[in-house]
Amino acid sequence: MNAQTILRLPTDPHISRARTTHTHRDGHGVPRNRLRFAPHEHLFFQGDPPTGVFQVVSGTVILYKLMADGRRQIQDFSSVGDFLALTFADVHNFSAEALTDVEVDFIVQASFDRALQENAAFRQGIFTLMGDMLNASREQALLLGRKCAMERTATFLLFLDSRFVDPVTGFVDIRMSRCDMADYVGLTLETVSRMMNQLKRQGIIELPQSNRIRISDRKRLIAAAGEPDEAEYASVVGY
Amino acid sequence: MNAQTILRLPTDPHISRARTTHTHRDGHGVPRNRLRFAPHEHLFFQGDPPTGVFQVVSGTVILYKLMADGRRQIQDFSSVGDFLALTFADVHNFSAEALTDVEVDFIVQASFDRALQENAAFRQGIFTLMGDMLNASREQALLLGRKCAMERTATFLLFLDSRFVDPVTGFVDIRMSRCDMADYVGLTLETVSRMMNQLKRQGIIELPQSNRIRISDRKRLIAAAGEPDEAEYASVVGY
DNA sequence: AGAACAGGTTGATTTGCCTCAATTCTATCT
DNA sequence: AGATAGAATTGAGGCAAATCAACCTGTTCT
Repeated sequence: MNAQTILRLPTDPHISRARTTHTHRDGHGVPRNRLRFAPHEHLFFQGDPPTGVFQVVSGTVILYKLMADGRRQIQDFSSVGDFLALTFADVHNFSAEALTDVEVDFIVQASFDRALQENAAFRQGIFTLMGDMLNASREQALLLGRKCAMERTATFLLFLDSRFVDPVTGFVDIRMSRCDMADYVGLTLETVSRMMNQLKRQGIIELPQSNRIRISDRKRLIAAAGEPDEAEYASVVGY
Repeated sequence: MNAQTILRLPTDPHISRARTTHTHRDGHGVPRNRLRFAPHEHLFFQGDPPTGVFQVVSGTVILYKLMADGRRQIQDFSSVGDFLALTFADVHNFSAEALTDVEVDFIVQASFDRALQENAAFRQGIFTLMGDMLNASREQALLLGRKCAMERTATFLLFLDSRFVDPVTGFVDIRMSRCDMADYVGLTLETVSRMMNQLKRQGIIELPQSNRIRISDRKRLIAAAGEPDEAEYASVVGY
């Protein structure tokens, strides 16, 4: 990771500039506070004690861990519907930062715990979500542990496409820097840039601007990702 | 990964040689079948449809994913008390193989689901376990994405120590090959061997036999793992 | 318009880990 | 004890990705 990231220790005080827009109850009667965060604001930091749970309403949040010397590993991108901070530990062990403008609902821990006890459907949803997060994390471990630079990059582009593609144009607006991408796939930003431009030169993706891509040859991109074939890939990503 | 692993496709038939020793009910009245597996037998394969849940009674099980060309990423080691195959998907997306002699209790899916619905304490335990698995997987992602060979190896030895140390002798019997270790930390077996022997030469660990270690200088091992200090490390591993 | 800046791309060089190969160690079998 | 086999260690060389550095592009500010 990278010079521009300010090293932040768990004990630093921090002032959340989140703005509460309104308070309401969801379909299960659980009270929620709608909050807004601007890009680069933190929902919470590694080391903070958890006070409740967030559900993303719009925008995307990155979850990451930092090493003492500033190396960063991004662990997940949370977007609409995802829950954050589902922890039973006494401190958060990763940080959550708004990548874009973000709206989230905050549910205080006691309300969340009550809903989990009393509402079977809610509970089932949380279980499924935790299972999905675990799968995603283990898929990332395979990528980080055993894939080469091109495979990592291609896999990541398929991931972006599956989650953020505009269904009418087929384009993905990449709302993150090369550095963010690199910190997810465990490479440097230069290597990510090289791999993307190589895919462009090979006619596998279109890259009209640096943060806008479209997959023009999905089969070859899947092959470049190290997946045996499309059917197999679909089962991995789950679409 | 490595020549000696036989590539196994999800569709291959397989005969489980597991032996049922007896059937009983646990404290919650959930029916369980006690099964035994010998080293290298599989509890299930990636691609199999899940039929229930396993809880490890003794021994250790490795969870891993395989790529089409045989590259392997080990994702977790399950030992006493751990649950396996907690999935809501229609197929397993990793394989589970006995590393040692293993005893597990098998709980059919319907019984498990019922216990989850009806028993709050059981449910809480499962939630906590899923949270722990997610934390472990994300910690592994940091290791794989951002740590160098020595840091990975040192981190792994600390992990082994925290889970498998003999409290009286202080030794850890490593019940896996260098290849298994390498496939967990995303290196080759040769690199793992080099790093371990380097730690031995530096007097940080004792290595009287290739599969038996003791940490003789924990502070330096923690430093080699890239953790800022012991307190921080303890909070990461959770002891 | 020009300056300043941030992000992205591209090139040259270095390096850490992998690969391939040889040797040693340990356990098992006869 | 000697033979054999599997695993671990050690060494030499190669290569993929990191590092370091220059340049380009687009945007904001004056």
